[in-house]
Amino acid sequence: MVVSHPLARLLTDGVLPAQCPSRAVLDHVTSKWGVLVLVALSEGSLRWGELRRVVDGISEKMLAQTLRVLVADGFVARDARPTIPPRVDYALTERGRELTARLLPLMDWITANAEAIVSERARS
Amino acid sequence: MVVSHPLARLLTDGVLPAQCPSRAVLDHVTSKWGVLVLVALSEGSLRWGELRRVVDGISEKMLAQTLRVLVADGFVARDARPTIPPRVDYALTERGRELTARLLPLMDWITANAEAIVSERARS
DNA sequence: CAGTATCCATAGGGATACTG
DNA sequence: CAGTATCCCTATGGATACTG
Repeated sequence: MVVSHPLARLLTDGVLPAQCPSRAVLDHVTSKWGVLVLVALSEGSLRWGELRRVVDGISEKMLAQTLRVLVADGFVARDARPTIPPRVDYALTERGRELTARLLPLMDWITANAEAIVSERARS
Repeated sequence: MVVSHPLARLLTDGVLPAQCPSRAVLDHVTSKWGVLVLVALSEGSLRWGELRRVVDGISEKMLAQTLRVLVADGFVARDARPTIPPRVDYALTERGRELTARLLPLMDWITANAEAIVSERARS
């Protein structure tokens, strides 16, 4: 059986060997806050304070940490204006848009089905 | 401006309010091992021992815990045959296949781009 | 084979206070 | 406004040993 799918080798090689780069990137993208920040930025750039409010429940520490990783991975661009008071905008890069294009369908499905999943879960 | 996207309300309402069910399901799906187990099962059912080998680096404890959550959420079906030695198969449910259909494009993109992302990261 | 039980370490992450 | 710095706690998760 020949499978053309890029992940077809998973059954023989294992799912993303622990040391390969994909694991690191995957961990960043699927980190607790990474997904939410990416989704938040998917409709346009946001300032630090806006991100804090939009991503409900995130602490300053986690926002800073998450943004640093996403910027380092090239998903998010940081635009700091040296004004007083300071103004910093965060926006998706082209790479970030490619990523969220694949992330949003997943998020849509989850939000659409979460209620059914959770209520059904309570029954069991 | 009218946005038809299901997530369009994010900017006004925040990204998935902390207490909503979506957050819980999202955490399960994007948990460190959840994604990898789902991807591993995306090409067919696997036994416990096969999963352990295929999902590189997972401990027995985490495999058990991850499977319990995925089964409870209805993404994975557990089929235990009362034979000696015991044989237990895990497979995606219909809901699980709906989910992985959205997960695989994301994983493909990540595996395809991870190397570039990580090497570029080292430069900075 | 397919798990459970137990112990233990560490890092994820919250709260608060402070700064350019 | 946009962050650091610090303290501190608990949940995540690894290693090992055991069981039906």
